[in-house]
Amino acid sequence: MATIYDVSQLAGVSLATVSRVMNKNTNVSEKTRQKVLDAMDKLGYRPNTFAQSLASNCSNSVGVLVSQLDGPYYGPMMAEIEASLRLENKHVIIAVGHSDAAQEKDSVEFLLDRGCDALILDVEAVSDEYLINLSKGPTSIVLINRYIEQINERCIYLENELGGYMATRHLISQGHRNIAYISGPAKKHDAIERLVGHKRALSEVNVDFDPALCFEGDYREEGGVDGMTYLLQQRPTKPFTAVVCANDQMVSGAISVCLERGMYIPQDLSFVGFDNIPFARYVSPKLTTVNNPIHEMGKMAALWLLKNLYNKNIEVNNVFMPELVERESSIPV
Amino acid sequence: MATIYDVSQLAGVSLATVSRVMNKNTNVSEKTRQKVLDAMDKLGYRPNTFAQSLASNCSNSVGVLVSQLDGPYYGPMMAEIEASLRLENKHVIIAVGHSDAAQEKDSVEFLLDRGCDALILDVEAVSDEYLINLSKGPTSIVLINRYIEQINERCIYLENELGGYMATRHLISQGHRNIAYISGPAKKHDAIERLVGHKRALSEVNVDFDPALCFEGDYREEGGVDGMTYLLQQRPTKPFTAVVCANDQMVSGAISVCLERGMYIPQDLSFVGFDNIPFARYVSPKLTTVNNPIHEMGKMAALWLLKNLYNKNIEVNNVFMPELVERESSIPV
DNA sequence: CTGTTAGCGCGTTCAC
DNA sequence: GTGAACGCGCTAACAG
Repeated sequence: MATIYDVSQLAGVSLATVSRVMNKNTNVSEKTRQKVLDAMDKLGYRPNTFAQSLASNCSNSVGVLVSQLDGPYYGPMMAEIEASLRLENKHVIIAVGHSDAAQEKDSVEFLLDRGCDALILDVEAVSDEYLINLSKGPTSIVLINRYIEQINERCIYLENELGGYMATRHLISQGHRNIAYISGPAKKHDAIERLVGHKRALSEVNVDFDPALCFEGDYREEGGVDGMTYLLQQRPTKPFTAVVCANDQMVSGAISVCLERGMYIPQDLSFVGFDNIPFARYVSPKLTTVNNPIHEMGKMAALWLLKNLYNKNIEVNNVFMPELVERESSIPV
Repeated sequence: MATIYDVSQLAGVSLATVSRVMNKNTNVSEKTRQKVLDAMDKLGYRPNTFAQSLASNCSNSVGVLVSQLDGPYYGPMMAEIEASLRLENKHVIIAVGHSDAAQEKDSVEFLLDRGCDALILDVEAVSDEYLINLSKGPTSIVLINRYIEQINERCIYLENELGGYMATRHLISQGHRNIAYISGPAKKHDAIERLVGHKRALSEVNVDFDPALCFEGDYREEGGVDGMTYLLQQRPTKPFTAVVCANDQMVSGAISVCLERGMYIPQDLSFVGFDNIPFARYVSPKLTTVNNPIHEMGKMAALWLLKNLYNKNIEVNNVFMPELVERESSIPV
């Protein structure tokens, strides 16, 4: 492997000059710049990134910490992050937190040790205080999917409360009043917010929130199955006509339970989901759901870093709006 | 940030000794080892990975190149790779190839430049020759989802041909003889192999493969939609009773077309998919499909590296077998 | 505009 | 068992 030294020899210049042309430093005459460039590709020279990082204290890498890698949620986000960063020759190191405080902290340490220039975090178990503290450290961080007032400019998030409101509001506009709810894990911020939105929509039409009609799921298909099984037990005494699930995967699980029992969807029961994952429009019935622009949020996190860390000139906005996508899983009572 | 020098000062030993205890070198007396350890955590010392990499020429990182990050396929794979490697304190750098030769090569270069100790590649556009050549280089590679004879010990793959055979064979055992096929992209190796398996099953019962009953999809829901739309046009003259799709996503798209036209599934048409993605068991009807242990293959790739590169003592096997998962989307004629 | 010279933090011979 | 010294490949003043 050729080194910068070899290049300097072949080009007949000093190490520093070679370094200058690599780093697009303007103070190099076009003539010597060409000599160096020629020498470089004659030698097939590739800079050693470790040496660069060691000397410059900049790794051109960003760590991305997500809760999980499987499921339909994080893939699109990661894809956009990778693509945006890659364009600027930054690379991404991934780590998984599993929604567990210890593992999340451990992953942060791990990424920090790896010398990441910055961290993109989608964490839920760790405390606000921890993150605020972390943000005061030398490595800048961006939060996806979480809002913390003290560091709000570092937060890229969806108005989950509004989304939850829209889901239930839609059912209400269709005449539903007895609406069950399968929520996400109570420890997840977005799950809490979506539920709050649901309650707000209910209270707007003076319907009391009934805890017996609310089940805490896990954001997975199984959670939908469990939730629906539970709700169906309640139904004889609490005849709800619609169910909103805090994400599409749970809708899918919930509907599968209904179909197995011979119910017709949406005739017997209306459903509204959340996230608008790709499957939502191919499943039967096609899911009415709330769109979550997760890929855009991933991209925005990457752009935020490019702007604030690598000084690119880019427009950034932090907050994203949910949108109702009306399809076939919900109908008027 | 404390350096190795600070530790050596506090412990009253030399730099070399500190380095020795870090690298578990045995030639250190227990007494001085303790002094060093104490000094380390007193200072909150963390080794600088760049300096380590530069000096040792080993980065403890592996590059993972996949075709795409979204969709239900690569998430589980990435998850297992990350988990297995992380346990050994290796980190993973991801890159995306988009099934395009230029981008795949570019990504390989990118990862190589990043000083990865090894590469895990799930590539399809790049030629066998390129990969064989790459395997001769200083950085070792593992291939997921692809078999190349000359470097077979580096290949972790599924018996796709057998899987394709099993899918169609299942339908045949149910009495179907006129079976349509929606394949994956012709440029993808696994798509080709699955189709070959399909043809083998057909020929076993002396049924001629009818090109008019075969559609090249894209492995996405849209491909299933397009494929089914096409096939339905053929049906008046070619009355097939079953469809096998080269993956579950396309089944989902295909079924949605049928349902929209008022057909009943599986009564009017049987379906068999491939991959057994999580959704397959929650969709209606529940998908009969061929299980693809993609997460195990991811894990195996990571273990292979641990064994062959980092000298861990691990059992490894390269080839995985598909398994038919019978559910509800296919019934006897 | 270009060259010289220190480091960056750590691994690794060598002596002792 | 331990320490001194050099080198990994590159960046960043500083000097000219």
